[in-house]
Amino acid sequence: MSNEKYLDPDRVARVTARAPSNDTLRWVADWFGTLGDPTRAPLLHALSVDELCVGDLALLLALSQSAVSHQLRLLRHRRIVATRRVGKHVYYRLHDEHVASILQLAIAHADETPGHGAAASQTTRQRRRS
Amino acid sequence: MSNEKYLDPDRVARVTARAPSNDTLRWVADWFGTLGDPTRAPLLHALSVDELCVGDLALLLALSQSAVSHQLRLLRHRRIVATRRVGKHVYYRLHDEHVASILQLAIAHADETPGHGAAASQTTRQRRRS
DNA sequence: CATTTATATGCTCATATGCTCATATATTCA
DNA sequence: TGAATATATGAGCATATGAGCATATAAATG
Repeated sequence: MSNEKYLDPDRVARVTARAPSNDTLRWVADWFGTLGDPTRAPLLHALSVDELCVGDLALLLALSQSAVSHQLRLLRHRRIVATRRVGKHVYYRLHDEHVASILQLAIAHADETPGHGAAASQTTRQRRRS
Repeated sequence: MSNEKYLDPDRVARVTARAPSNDTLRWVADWFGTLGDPTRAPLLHALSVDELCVGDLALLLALSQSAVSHQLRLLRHRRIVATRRVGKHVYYRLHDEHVASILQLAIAHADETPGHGAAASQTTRQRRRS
């Protein structure tokens, strides 16, 4: 008897009414996905403090020059970072303050979230006293 | 650590001084990665408006029941959503307000960022005359 | 110019991840 | 209990993606 209708048409209607466009949601997903990488998150946090050149980034993050450069290209293409050339060096900085502020917010949330590696993720298993 | 010197030791020092723990950054990356998926972002936005059961989510997002359920399991394990059982149905809701507020921020950012399909989203409607 | 140093990039592989299919579990109802 | 409905889950497959290697470009320097 029930056609293919929703169980809670009212709720669904509210959700639909407030739904951003598909394009916007896709863009947001892509943007989060860009921040949500174990290599890029530290990299972006570093750049949120100060601009750095590629070599220093590689040393600081203990990554190969190639790996850093590849990630930076990604971030460049998504307009998340911007560059400034000084001689042989290229300084990278955040393109705007959005990333910095959202990172700040997320880190605050992390700090107030109990169990940073307990049940949060299956891949995060490293807890030690310091 | 031999003296592989940085080009800008001062900048690097500032960055290092303000760097969150590796655990925190890993957690943040993982968390962003969870939001940053073309399936999960719309799903989470929907739940940020109201709780919904699995079937309605599948219909609303035009996904298979299985796909939705798999994603919900992921979100459950990361404690991003919580559940409530009502008879045969299981209602999913956001576990806390963090996701909702960050999604809100990101959507605002998207709306003011030129260069994605700037189709007007419904959440932009408050932009009349200001 | 040739060389050295800093960065960028094409190719490739190994891995991760999301989806589908089939099936299992849970709950209601006859 | 057995059928029907809603959700969950395991396995397998197809695709996406990060990183290494080799090499290319760009700029300073001799």
